[in-house]
Amino acid sequence: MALNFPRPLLSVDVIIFSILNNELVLLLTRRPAEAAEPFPGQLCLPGGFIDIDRDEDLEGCARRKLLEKTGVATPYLEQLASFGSAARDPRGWSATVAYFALLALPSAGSDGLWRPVASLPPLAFDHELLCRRALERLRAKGEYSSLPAFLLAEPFTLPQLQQVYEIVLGRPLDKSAFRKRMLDRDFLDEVGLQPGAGVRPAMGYRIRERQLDFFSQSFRPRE
Amino acid sequence: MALNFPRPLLSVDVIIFSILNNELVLLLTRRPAEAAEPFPGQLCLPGGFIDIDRDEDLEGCARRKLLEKTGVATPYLEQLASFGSAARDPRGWSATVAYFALLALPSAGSDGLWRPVASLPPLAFDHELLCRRALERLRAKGEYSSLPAFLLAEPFTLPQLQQVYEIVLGRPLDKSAFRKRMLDRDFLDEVGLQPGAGVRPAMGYRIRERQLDFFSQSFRPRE
DNA sequence: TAAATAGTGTCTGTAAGACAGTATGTT
DNA sequence: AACATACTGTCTTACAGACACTATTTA
Repeated sequence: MALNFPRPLLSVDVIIFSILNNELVLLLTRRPAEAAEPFPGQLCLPGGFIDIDRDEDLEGCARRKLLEKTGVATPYLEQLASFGSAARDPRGWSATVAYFALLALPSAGSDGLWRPVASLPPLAFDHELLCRRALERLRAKGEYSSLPAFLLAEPFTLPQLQQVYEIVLGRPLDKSAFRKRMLDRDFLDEVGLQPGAGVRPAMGYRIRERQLDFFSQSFRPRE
Repeated sequence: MALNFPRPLLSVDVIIFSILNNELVLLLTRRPAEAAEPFPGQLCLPGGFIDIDRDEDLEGCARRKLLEKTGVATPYLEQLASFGSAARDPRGWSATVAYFALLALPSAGSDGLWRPVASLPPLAFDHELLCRRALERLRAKGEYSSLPAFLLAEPFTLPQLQQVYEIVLGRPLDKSAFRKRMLDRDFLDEVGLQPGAGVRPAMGYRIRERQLDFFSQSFRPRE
């Protein structure tokens, strides 16, 4: 089969979540202002075309864009889904592989354009859809995994972690149930009491092996 | 930004699962035999490059390939993940968007190359990896959703459904717990007793709205 | 000692697994 | 009547939610 048929455009976009001022936020950038570009000057997700010389693979490309935008090299990174159609880019048939990342903001919010997911502005291309899907996935996984822990800098305390869960899930959780759940799964390592901003110091924890943990299930597989 | 930079190849591949002779099987095809092709004559997944003139979007492309190979127009179809790297295709940087489909074999197994997932032959490209990932996803979702029901022709009985679950999950399930689980979720519609191959007829069911249902969870969201 | 936050204990409800039992068809 | 298979009931266990309680720090 000959390979000289037209090829779609292929890009990678990254939805980068973090917590800022007790809100779930994500990082946006701005499209170039030239009128020749689609959606000139509009807000969009960080991303861009695959560079077949620099990028080893899809995840490498996502990791590169993440590093360029945030300086963070090893956050939690997961492939979300791909979106491709004849219509999504005025320049022609195009597909994008969307990744989402979770990281803890160093503090001063870095220099990026962090926007609360609760009030996203209009975005270029189908990026609003990508954000929606990423948010759905994050929330879904928050229901039954330790994923939201990756939004926190280590070490963190259980009250802090619960707050992050409540921000992600959008509802209050019972303290006792939450603590039992987290500690029973045995995916956290104690690293000593944290002086704490509050009144009483709380135990600090790190994620063991920095791995994702899943909680209870359905057809409860017997040991 | 100019668009005259080299573009990766973009294809769609489909992992099509079904049940045949009480085994989980998937559909394979054969690579063209010409020596100019990569992996000539080897088994692989059905799929191919996006046709930017015929394919509206990624899912449309997957649906087209599925229809071409199986004649089935509306099975369960879900995007699995994308796989792309400089190395996976000798012809250059290439990416594929993998979908997986579940369907009931009409009966005589159609004419395709259906192979049990338990003993897959070597496949072209990274298609063995794709199959493994699809199988993982199917099994994972089988643990907490009604997904395996899409492997059965409607109407089906609960004993039949349980058997499919046991094939997918690879372990026996308790009959009483299984029935309670399925019926309590209320995603099945009774459609009358099925004469049944067995001794006693069993109630037949259809999937209500042909929708995917998820079972119990973790942070049990209160009503 | 009061206030605030960290952390625990106890009760209850839900649902799954185990498993024995009953129901209804065919031969 | 014997059988095979469909279906149900009961007991136990695990665990989440509710909520009240205790513990430990600072001011």
